[in-house]
Amino acid sequence: MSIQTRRERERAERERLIVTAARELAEAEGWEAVTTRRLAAEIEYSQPVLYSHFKGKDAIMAAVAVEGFAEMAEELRKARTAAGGTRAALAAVGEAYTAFARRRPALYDAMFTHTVDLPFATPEAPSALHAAFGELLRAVEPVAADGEDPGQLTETYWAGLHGLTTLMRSGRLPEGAHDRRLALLTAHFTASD
Amino acid sequence: MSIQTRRERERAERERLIVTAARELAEAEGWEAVTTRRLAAEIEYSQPVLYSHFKGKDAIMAAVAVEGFAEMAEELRKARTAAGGTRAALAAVGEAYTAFARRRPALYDAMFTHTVDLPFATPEAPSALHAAFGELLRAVEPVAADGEDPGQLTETYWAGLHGLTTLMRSGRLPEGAHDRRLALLTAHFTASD
DNA sequence: CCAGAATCCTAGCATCGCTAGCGTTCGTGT
DNA sequence: ACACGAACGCTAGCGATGCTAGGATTCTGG
Repeated sequence: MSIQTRRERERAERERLIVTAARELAEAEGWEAVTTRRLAAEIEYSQPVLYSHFKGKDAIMAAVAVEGFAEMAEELRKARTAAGGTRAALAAVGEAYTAFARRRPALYDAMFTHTVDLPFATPEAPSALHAAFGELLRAVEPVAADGEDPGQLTETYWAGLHGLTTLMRSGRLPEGAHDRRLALLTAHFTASD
Repeated sequence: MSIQTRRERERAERERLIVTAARELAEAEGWEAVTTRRLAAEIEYSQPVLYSHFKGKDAIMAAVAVEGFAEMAEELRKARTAAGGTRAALAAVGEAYTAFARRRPALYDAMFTHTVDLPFATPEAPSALHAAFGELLRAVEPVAADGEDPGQLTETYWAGLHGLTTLMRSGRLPEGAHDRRLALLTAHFTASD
């Protein structure tokens, strides 16, 4: 039994090694540099080993994405609880969201643009994902007007944040005015009440 | 001289053939089906011909994207001018934008997610691109509050629309409540003043 | 100590975007 | 009218991708 557990532990460690290496490589050189050959070399195993842990490259990206959701949830929570007042909290969360996306672009891509292997708007979604959305929800909820569904309002605000980050990252929006645009978005979600 | 012009005309026709074939293939089977081999077979020429017209696959996608901008601008214009009142106009434009994205997903991807070959927020950007943004601008401008930069406000509203479409398209947002979310977004941009 | 199972690697497949180099066809000048 | 030169478009191939089949090697259990 002990041997069995040791093997399982080693397997789990190697799986973490894969995910960590994939993430570090992606953050250092972008996801286009994360090839199965390169990743295999990085963990000092051969390519097929990757496929004994994950169904394919997408599944590896999904694992990295889950890590990202957990970290984002944590950062959003800190920003929200550190702020006084509901408007300040929403602004702080929006700021934290876009800051996360700009600081960890590869992680953000894995979470929100690339992979689709993960279930999202269902109970089967990873708990880290629910946690991240929950932080947004808690910041948006207090500013929802009567008759507005807080969940839908959160989704809409989230879409605004997501649009700002992706359009800016792809060069569609100039970087300079980002803070102004973010302030406009937040203002228009707190103005109604 | 006549011979020269005939050749140029034929070249231009073949270039349009390439762009049209690429677009149709993408709209029918998605951009992942648009390989250079497949596209070459479709236009009944060999692969290298593509590279005598375009620098690479990205440039072909960029050409398709420009077509898309022109059509989107037209649809936004129709929606805006057909609506009475400023709030109705903004709602109509938002509706038209997301409807376009849902009806022509491959085109939308070429315009807003895939290619980066095109200049965007500069005067060098294709005129069709300015036209499309201009339609959004004309719809947003009237609802801008004092002290709000209309251009930045338009960019922010645009980001909201873009976020809604991409998150929905990738399965991150449930399709069902799309209309509600769109209504929320528009409402929060018309509520002020 | 040996049979059987688990594990991991070498080698390869099909496909991708893209390019070098060669024939062939066409327009031009004598 | 004819040979020459220059475009033109094709065949063939390169390097790299994600992924997999098959065998060699190691380890486990009787």
